[in-house]
Amino acid sequence: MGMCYACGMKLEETLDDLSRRALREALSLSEDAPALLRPTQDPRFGDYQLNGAMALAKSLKRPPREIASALVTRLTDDPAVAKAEVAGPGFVNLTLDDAWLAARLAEDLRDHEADGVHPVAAPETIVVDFSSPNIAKQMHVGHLRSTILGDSLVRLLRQVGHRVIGDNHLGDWGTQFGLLIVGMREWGDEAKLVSEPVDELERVYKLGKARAKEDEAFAESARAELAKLQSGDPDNLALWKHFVAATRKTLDAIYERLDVTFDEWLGESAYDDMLPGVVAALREKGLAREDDGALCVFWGELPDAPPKLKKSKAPFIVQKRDGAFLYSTTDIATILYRRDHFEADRSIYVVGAPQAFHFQQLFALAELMGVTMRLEHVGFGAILGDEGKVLRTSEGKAVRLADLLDEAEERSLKRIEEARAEGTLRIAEEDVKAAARAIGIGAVKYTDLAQNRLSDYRFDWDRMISFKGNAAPYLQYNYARVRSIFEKAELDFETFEATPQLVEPLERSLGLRLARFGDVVHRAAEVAEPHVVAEHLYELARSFSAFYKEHTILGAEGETRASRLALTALTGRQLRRGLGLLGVDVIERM
RNA sequence: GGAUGCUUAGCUCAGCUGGAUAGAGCAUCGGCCUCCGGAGCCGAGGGUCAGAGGUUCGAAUCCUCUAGCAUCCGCCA
Repeated sequence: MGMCYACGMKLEETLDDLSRRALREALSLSEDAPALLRPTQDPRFGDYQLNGAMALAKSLKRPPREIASALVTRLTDDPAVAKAEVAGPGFVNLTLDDAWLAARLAEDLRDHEADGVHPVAAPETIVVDFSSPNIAKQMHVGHLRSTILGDSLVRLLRQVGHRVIGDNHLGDWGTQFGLLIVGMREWGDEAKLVSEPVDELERVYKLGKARAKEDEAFAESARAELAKLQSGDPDNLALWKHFVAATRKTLDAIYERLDVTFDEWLGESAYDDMLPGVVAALREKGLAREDDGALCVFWGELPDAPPKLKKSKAPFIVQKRDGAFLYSTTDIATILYRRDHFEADRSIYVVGAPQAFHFQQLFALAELMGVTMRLEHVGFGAILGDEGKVLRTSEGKAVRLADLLDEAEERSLKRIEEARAEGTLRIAEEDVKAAARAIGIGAVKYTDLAQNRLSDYRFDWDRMISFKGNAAPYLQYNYARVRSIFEKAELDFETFEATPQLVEPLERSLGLRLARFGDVVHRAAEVAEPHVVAEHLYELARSFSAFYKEHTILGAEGETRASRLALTALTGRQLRRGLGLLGVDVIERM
């Protein structure tokens, strides 16, 4: 409970095992009881605390401090523990042994594959469904979070040892294509479709959508063209391919700028031939029935449906009156495909929080169909502008992602030029452009990923570009500083190895922070929250800065110098790896 | 009417699934450049954790109610 067993959180796992064993022996229990190991919030309470004694006091009918003190006597013998003491109402405060901690850091430093992030005991096959833009629509800020979050989750899950399939579930098969086919005939500009494909498709789509609202004949012909497309009409199919290919070029450009890649591009169209089977199965199993011509799932009529859904009167529609399928149908087919084709253990959907209800219904239906794969909706909040409303341009339109990235790079370039003029940055002329990109794009990504994903957040250029506090440039700066130290020492940063000595308090607190890196990455992957990593990296950078300020590294001699260089190297490597897990690039010199 | 999420310092946000005196950044105020990168470091002030009940050794965290904000709910994705 709370504690994560056998999931790769090595440090906490080791200490937790130790504590449980001690608890069991101390109290002669027949089975393990949770030790409730937690990192302390205040260094005065040691490094970790055990809260289990208080929890057990009632059931064992013994005073908590007595249990705690029995626990303490068993723990003090362990080489990992320097000090264990009872505190307050029954806390056990643990202080780790310096040499033991240092040995772990030396080990992490030797681990050039993962910098101390251990693989999970039981790797899973996990599909991460993210980004998923619509064909014929410009990517806007709304797609930013799904794209960045999803990419980071892929990196995190892969880092901890899972087999991960990043899948871009394109919206390439919906109702919009009927409108587009009819619309292009009516208003299409073939030349523009070549030069500015997405703009042109978007323009035509908007016209078509408006027309369909008031012109029933037009709407009808759009539906007819969609039906033709979906039943394999060669002309419409050719048009569709044209639209998709044109859009794909624009998308690729954005993904390249963001350094986001996918293993699969299985859009909605990929599941088209499965849809009749899905619907037939739902009908056969008695999960869906016809209503007003459409095929619907009525939760209230299904005995095994979740109680919460039963209360909602709205049905889950899987086939429209005109026979066309919907995204709900496709989503079911997708689940079955991921189960059967990828043999996935988990499927993660990185989609905005407003769609939570859809996924609740989808997952419930999958379960009723006998799907046991773990299905998760990783939702997220909106990006807000100054007014606290969803971010828009001054004309009230959605901000195009490409424009946003342009502005990020422009602002970071401007800031870099200022700093170079002041002489505070050491970026060579030829590296300025690349640095502006790493800092600008990195700032956008980091700002997003450093937020708790579920809440809305306020987009603020100044905060992002000010380079103060918990922001990407601060971390990139600290990495560059580490590199600069090694350059000055004429030592190889990549291969440096030594065992640190945790003598000074600032050395020790930095060392403890470094030792927790692996645990943090695992926790972030497990709960699908990259901000856990971001938070930790920020604390790491602060801890390093404080250490750096107080103690000379290159000015020290002998083992002290080697020790401090070891702490410095591991800091740099974890900053680089941690930022990498967020999709943020480091800069070797800035 | 039903559902989901949110409400923590002046502002922007954390708070590791129930632990000790609720933490950062920005802003404000005060220190620190003979020294490896000052985009830095150290410190101070600032809180009825929306409100009210409840659960228990212990609640920002869990349960109930209330208020406010956001989003969703039959043929869009």
